[in-house]
Amino acid sequence: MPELPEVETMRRGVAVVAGGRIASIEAPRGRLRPIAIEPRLALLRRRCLGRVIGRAGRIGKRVTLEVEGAGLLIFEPRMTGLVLVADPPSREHVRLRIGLVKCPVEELLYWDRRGLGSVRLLTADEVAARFDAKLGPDALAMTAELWGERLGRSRRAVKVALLDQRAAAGIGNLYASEILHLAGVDPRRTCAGLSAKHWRRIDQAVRDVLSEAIRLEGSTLSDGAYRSALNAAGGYQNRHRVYDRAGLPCSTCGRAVVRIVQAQRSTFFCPRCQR
DNA sequence: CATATGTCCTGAGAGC
DNA sequence: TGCTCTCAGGACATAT
Repeated sequence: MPELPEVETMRRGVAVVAGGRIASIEAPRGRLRPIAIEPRLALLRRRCLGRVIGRAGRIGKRVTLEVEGAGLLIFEPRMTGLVLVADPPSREHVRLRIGLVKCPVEELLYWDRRGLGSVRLLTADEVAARFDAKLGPDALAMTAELWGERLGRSRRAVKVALLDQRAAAGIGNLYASEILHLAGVDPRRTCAGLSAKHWRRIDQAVRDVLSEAIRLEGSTLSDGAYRSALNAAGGYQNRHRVYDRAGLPCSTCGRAVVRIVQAQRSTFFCPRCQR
């Protein structure tokens, strides 16, 4: 489940392709349902072949690569997607191969086990229409005041609201639980019931949790789905305070971590430390 | 407008 | 052992 830290780690790893030239694009076909690729392969090739790759960026939970003169190539991993410049975890789940020349790596791969992700080449106008207008500020660029402005009147549970990419971009199910534990806020509380002091704690926890997770190159869960662009496991899973730890002792107080379901997603929290 | 729910997909793991 | 079933959750479409 690549969230901001995992996507940022992939972005950093894939940045080595900057300056390289696109020599080929292939979408291997097999027994799996094809992922969304836009525009269709023939047109994607026509626009990209021979083009030089520019800087690697990130829009929320998406990795972006400038393709000079063509637009922005956007990798959206959703649940199990990976942007790789190394051998993939399996051959059959490679969804797109981009051959490169004049580049430290020969190939850039998009790998996706479940195939819910996508690869799109968009113009600047399309990017503005699809993302700039619809996503909130990057989670790392938020402030306590912005949290209050954007969510302070919402009647949703704060954990559910943190997942709303229109409020702030980059937080997913795993880090929402981690952030609220560090902030000491009960995930079931409604946003409208939180004070400025709560938003300050949440705001600080967002930066603390996400920056530490980036430093440790993300979380690789027991399914092993997430890997960095170099196909390395992350390290933050060893630091999880509550996520996937139901029944285990809270690292702060020792009481058992509880799992509940909110908006059809798992939430983990400590009933003693989070109020 | 805000909020809630259903859908897509594959593979791991549980239960029998 | 091998089958069936449930579950994981990102973003988006549709419903309330």
